Amino acid sequence: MSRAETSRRGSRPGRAGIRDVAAAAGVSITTVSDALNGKGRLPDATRRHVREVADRLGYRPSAAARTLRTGKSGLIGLTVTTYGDEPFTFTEFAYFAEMARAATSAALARGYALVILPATSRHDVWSNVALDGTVVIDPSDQDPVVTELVRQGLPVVSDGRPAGSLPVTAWVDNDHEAAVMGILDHLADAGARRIGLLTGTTTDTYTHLSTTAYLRWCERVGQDPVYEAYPAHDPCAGAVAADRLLARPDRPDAVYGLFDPNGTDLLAAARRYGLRVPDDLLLVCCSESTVYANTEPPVTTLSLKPRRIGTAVIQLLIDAIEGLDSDQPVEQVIPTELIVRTSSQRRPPRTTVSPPRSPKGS
Amino acid sequence: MSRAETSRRGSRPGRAGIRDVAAAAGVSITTVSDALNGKGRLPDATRRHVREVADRLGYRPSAAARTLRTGKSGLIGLTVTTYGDEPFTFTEFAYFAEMARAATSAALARGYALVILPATSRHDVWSNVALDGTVVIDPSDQDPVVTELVRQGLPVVSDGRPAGSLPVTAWVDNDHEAAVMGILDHLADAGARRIGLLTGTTTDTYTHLSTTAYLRWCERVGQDPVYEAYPAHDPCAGAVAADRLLARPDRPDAVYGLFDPNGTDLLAAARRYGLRVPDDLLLVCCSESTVYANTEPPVTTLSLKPRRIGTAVIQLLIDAIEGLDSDQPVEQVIPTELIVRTSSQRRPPRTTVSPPRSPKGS
DNA sequence: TGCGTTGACAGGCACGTTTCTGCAAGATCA
DNA sequence: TGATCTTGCAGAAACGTGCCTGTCAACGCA
Repeated sequence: MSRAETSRRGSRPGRAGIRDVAAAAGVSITTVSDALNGKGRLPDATRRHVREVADRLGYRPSAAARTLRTGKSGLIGLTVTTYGDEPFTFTEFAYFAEMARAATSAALARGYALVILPATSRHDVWSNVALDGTVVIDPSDQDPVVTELVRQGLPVVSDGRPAGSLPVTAWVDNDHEAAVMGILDHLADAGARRIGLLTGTTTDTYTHLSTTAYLRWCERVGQDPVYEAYPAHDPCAGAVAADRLLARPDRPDAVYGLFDPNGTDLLAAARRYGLRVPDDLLLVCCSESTVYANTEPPVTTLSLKPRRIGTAVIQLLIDAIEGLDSDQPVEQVIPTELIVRTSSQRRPPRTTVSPPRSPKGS
Repeated sequence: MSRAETSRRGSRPGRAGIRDVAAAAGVSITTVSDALNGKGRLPDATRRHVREVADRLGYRPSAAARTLRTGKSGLIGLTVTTYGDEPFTFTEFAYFAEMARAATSAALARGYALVILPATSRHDVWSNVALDGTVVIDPSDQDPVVTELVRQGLPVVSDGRPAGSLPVTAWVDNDHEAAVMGILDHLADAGARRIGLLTGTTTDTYTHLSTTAYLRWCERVGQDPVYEAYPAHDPCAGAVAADRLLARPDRPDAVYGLFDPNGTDLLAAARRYGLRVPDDLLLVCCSESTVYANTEPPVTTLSLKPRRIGTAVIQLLIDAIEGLDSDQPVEQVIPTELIVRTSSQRRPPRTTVSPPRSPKGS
């Protein structure tokens, strides 16, 4: 067949192929591919000519064909934990949103895009998308999705250290024990005599490590543990648990809440029992939400730095995908940040640690 | 070549192709494809045999090859608005998270997955991923991404009615004018004499329609407009604008805030000026966050029902992708919901409209 | 027996790239 | 002047499916 054949039988008018570009430019397919991808040894004149013709025809390379040929899709799976049929976790909206946002940015900057996928292998969607690698959030012990992915030879990086002997390529996490210890010390320094904990009934690593650290701290300082656990995926249960915690006969004079909504839950419960914060009750919760800067009073929060975690996870994963032997360790620990506000300070409400406002005066 | 040839030269041990399954099962490639996809006329015995062999070999069909052949990838783009380099909008965390969650669920239920993509066409990522269709959130007037996508023949469904003559396939939106009118009437019923508005300086449709509705309402009832506008993407600017609004000589006795953090911003500003809510100042803001159920006092919020919007957008898009002439109109209006709490009620704080708590008494 | 029909499968092409190999023509060199 | 090397490009083989077009046997029927 002659090369001047522009349209084959089934060619859609809106989709120009590399063949059409080659014919229109009067060169071969190889030359077009090399010119557009910066490969080969072509004079700049030819390269420019081909690019111009491609632009004129509105040529867009087929991602499917490229993926089939090269074996790289430029897609990264983002596995979100699910409760029942709903993806994402209910309790960590702000954390997940920030983390996903940073991960998306980092991936885009290196030419990758994120695909949201369920943590359950039940869906057949998993086999319908060509992935270069996957990010998993808080994988469970013998996570079937992770093991299957690793079996296929795909790199897997997890947010949260893997439980058991889960064979992930790399992981990123905070030092949750140190964070909890730091908070408890901070509350004790502020004058707390009996510190309570609002924790979860789930078995994920974050909850487990944090609770263990609390118990160890109590043992160390000789305090009886005072804690309430509730199913963290139930938004109403948190308020009830906060209420229970403050209704106990051995009511704590300081509380640390492991989950995002615990701050408002505890504030509301404190009001119901007539407890003033921070005078009668010191308060800290783990949250990425900015609302705690403006509550009455502002609540001290622990930030897990989801932006840094999301970025680190993506960098590690893409390094593994592209075979770069990163000089970074495959285990990365991101420091947490305690944002101290009024709720955990007995002394006069001095300047709080928060980003400076634009106007100086009030 | 004989058919017993199991491994070709470059075959990775971990990846079995359809060829290997055919050879191992002693049938042809066609038979394997038909057996696994439920096509063709095969006796159940053959079908079961092929499936069993495929399972034994751990066969996973290549998504890239399937996409190349069928033209369908099972991927839906989710275009998120960006401010600068950061994807997502800062002000609508909860809205976006809920909407994306529902969209993810709906897509997975029909066998599709979502790909997070930036609204800027600057990134070359767009041409590296094979999409069946795209969801765009609040597209701007002559959105280049949208026009390019429809030029390629891809269906595009937008969350938010398209401005100008943007040629989207379908769109889903709330009736923002009616929602604002309803809120203003609600506040007037509660005794408000001068209602203020906290709005944005951006030109998106939501801000524009809501502000216009406010101005029309003011004209209708003969009230001078009292509003402050600020760049909604700046988290600090909201607090400043709320402060400015309450510092005006013509201070309003009721305020509606268009953006999620406005509730806490306004509560904080009211405390600074010694205004009691709701006695001195009635408050409503547009938010999907649950924190307003537990603030002091609880704040009345307008919910845009992001879950319903996310679901509707995906259904319309997949219907368009699969060529189903949906009996639904291509323009869908989702009703909003006003969740009335203490902050907008002058009368005694009666039972608030919120999901019932598990325990009856306090 | 001849002929259309139907079930059960095999052969092979096409999807649109990337890339390996090859091949002429000019340049350089012993 | 022939041999070797670069430059500038073309041919064609994959990548792994889906599906269209056969082929062959069995079968019903006149």
